Amino acid sequence: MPANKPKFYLTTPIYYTNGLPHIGHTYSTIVCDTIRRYKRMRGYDVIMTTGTDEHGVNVERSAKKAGVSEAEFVAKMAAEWKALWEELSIQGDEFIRTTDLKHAHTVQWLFKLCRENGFVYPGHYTGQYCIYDNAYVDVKAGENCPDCGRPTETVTEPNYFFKLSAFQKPLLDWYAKHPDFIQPESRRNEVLSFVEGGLRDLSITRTTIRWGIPVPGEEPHVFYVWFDALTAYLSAVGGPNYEKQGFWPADIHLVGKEIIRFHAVYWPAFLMAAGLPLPKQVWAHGWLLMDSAKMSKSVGNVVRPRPIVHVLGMDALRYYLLRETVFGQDGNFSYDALVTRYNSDLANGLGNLASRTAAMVEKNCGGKVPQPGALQPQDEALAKQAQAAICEVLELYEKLGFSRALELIWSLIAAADKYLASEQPWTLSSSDADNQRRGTMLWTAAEVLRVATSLAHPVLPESTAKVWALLGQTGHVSSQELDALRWGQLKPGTPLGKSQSLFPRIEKAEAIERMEAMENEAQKQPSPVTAPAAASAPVAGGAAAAAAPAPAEKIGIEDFAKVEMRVGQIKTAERIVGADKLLKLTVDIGTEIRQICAGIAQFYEPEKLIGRKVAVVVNLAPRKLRGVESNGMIVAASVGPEGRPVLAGFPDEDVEIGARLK
RNA sequence: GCCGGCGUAGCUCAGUGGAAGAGCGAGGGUCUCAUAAUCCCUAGGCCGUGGGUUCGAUUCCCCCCGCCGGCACCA
Repeated sequence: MPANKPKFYLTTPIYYTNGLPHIGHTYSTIVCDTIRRYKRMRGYDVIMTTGTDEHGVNVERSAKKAGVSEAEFVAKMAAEWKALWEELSIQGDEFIRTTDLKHAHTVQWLFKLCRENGFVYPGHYTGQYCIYDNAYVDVKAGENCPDCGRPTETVTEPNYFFKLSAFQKPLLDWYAKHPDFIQPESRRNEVLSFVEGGLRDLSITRTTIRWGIPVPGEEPHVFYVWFDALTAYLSAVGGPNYEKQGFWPADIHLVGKEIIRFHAVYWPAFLMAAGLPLPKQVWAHGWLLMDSAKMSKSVGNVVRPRPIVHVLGMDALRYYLLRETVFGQDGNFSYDALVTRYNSDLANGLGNLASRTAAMVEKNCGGKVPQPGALQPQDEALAKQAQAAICEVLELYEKLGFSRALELIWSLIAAADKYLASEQPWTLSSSDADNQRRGTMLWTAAEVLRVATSLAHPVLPESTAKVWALLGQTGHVSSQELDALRWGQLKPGTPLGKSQSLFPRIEKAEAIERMEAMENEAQKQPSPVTAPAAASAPVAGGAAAAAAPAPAEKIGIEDFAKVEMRVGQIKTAERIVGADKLLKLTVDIGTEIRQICAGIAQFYEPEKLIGRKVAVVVNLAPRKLRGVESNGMIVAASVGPEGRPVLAGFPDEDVEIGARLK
């Protein structure tokens, strides 16, 4: 490898080990792998990092439940993730685990730099913490996590704060100077408005957690999960000695849109505080939705990659993910669309063109690439289209416009099919003139295949290698230099390789049935190290019950007695201007009429609530919400992932207003 | 409520100030080299509603309706 190759560094998220990979994680990783292969073919010295984020309370608990040590637990989880990527032929050049020693050193080093530069100070933090999301959430004690709907815990602890507030201006300046830093545009605007709204300092260490990287000389402090996890991108390429390897700063951090803030705000701020170079770009892609709902374990609509790869092959999955969705936007996943793409684009398109071309060369040209003769306008037209496609596809890949790039490659394939249909090489005789004309046609078709194969290789590594061999090309298609790719480089006389079916057609119903059966089977057998809290619920139609949230900590009756709940009757109800979720209620609780705000406006019509009897927490400290005083709390069940409120009530028997609930 | 985006053929979406597009699906036809593949034709969609600017708007501006995202908000 020449040392003067330009370097290119890209990363997938460092996945949290609270479960096994589903198709969403696979999507991120496949996109990265595609970029990596593409950049290699353009002559870059590329490193791609992926890995696992293994610290935190959740891991502590999951390990405990599984009856193993944390180290043992995360080792098994990391192995699972690694194994899947290997099955998908995704070789992350660096697989970083946040429990790696070199990573601990990097985190400690980064902290030291931030501290020496005056951006770290000691303080105390009290807040509600969601152990499932590994984040403090902005809710009151006893409330569920607004994101996942599961219980939160009250945590008070001394810790170190990072002076994020000091970086509002520097970050805004950076964004202004680097307009492409955050992609796509819509995410950039969101981050901008978030930062413009002011930044609060960030707690970056914990004393309540044992399973984490220790803060040197400050035990029992360990690093907060995001300070820890983000730094993995740096540890993977040398940590404190990053300059020696020359890969930092990263060219692209590829992330899901839900973690854009950590990557586009916190991470650059940490690096600025430490005086280190910032990554060049953070690219947030969309979600793969199932029936327009976010795929998540708690909803139970998870799709895993293995059944798909088993039935249709790895390339089919890669092709579908990159072709079906405009990169950056949300996309829909469905088995139906997947199989449709497979049959119409891969089997009938690329597979069939390869097959028919090879068969004709075999039959008419002795199995060798024929010599093209004099060109006719239709031959030249196809050549021109192919040459144009090379330029355009490369431009599109550069912008991560995978769906358009594939569309273009496939329109080239369609043009070759059309060319063959109109030229009809099979009708020609065995006269010299006809042989020559046929040779031109078949050479042209084969050359389209060669060009399309080279261009599609980053997306379809497995099958394009087969076409490459079929065309009798030497070397591996991955070693082709895309910058040197031109129409006309196919050498006549090259003997073809063995013909093989690339993408056998498959009956849609049968394919879907097989994939769903495998998926259901997999759901029934949770991984031995997967703790109940992280267990997957079944896909729609499955039989097993959805995973229950972990129970809250046990309390004594005296704790419960502190809460005074009484039956109240709603007297009036109205919406509050400027609040989507809030209703202003007046409630008769027997002794008095209280004004209470409740976050139920999206699910209850104010008029229909009047006269309704509800359970009210009456001894809660008053508080203003949207400028409206709220004196108490209406009790409601929180249902589903979106936390839809369902009012607790007394539908069957009448109760006296003011009666205490015990 | 604030900020931003979207609403185009059955489905997924592209697109432009000047005669409405692609892929898939559906209907009809064709060829036979090929993976019952290919290719050709057809489908008839007030380009969300109502205004405005313009010689002319799907494309520019405003209102409204619907959907989505971020923030605020859920005691």
